[in-house]
Amino acid sequence: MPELPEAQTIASDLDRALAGARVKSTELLYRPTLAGPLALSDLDGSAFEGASRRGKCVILAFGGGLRLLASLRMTGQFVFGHSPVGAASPGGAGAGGAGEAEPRAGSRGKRVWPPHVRAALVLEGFSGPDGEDSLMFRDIRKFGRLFVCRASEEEFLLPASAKGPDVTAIAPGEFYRRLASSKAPVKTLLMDQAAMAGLGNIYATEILFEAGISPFRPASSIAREESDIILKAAGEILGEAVRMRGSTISNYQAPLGPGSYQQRHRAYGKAGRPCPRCGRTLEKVRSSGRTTVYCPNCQR
DNA sequence: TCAAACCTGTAG
DNA sequence: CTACAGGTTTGA
Repeated sequence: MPELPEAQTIASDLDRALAGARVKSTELLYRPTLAGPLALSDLDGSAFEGASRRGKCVILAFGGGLRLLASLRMTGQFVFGHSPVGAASPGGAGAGGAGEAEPRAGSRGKRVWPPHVRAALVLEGFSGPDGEDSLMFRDIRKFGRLFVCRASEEEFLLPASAKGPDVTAIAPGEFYRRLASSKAPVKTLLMDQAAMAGLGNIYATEILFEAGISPFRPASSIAREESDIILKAAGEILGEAVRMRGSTISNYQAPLGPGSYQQRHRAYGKAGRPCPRCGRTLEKVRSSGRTTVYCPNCQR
């Protein structure tokens, strides 16, 4: 579940690895993945100019003022791969499914994209760590969305995951004002991408644990002093997570390797285990589809 | 402000 | 087989 540190890692990896690359052709294997105003093939022939991040959104810049915005949602990921060669498999969309095994030498030359690949950019002027020629967008649950647009349209098209100011760039006073103006639970506000972009369940859970603040407190009940503590925890946790290339859980993967911040998780995924601060059992509460883990003793 | 829908792999 | 994971959109 890519959040800010994972999106940052992906953007940095792509920025470095794709320098000098140009799009030779594109493939869209699952139509709903593409949501923007332009076609994926509008990137054909464009030179890669850089990758960046806003909130949880990864942004690739191409020549001619073209942009590829990626909202990774739950399972979206960019990985390098080999474009299929030889006989193209017919059909493609529709029934789709029946994903065959990874193409391998000696499989009678009929290669296909690996399973769960929804879109791909075949590149020239690029060779991956293993000689790959393509950037694949793989997305098991099909929640992810790609937007191709002009740079001038970017602001309007940015997915919700990048609407608010970056949580790492928000000033303490502004952070406090945003909390003070909402009666929603503080954890809900931390994950509200319109209020501040970048946090999902994992890091919001960790930040509130570190700050010693109950996730259920109404945001408007947070004092200025507590607000500062939360923001400081956010800075420290996100900074360290970026240094460690994000958290590798479930099937998250960055183009140039996994992250290791999951080793630092103190609350997320630890329900039923003793609180690392006070030893009391961490509790799990589920509300409207979201699970939160917290220590009822030291988070007030 | 809240629930359902979108998805599929994994764990029970 | 059912429950669960969960960011975001959409509709009540």
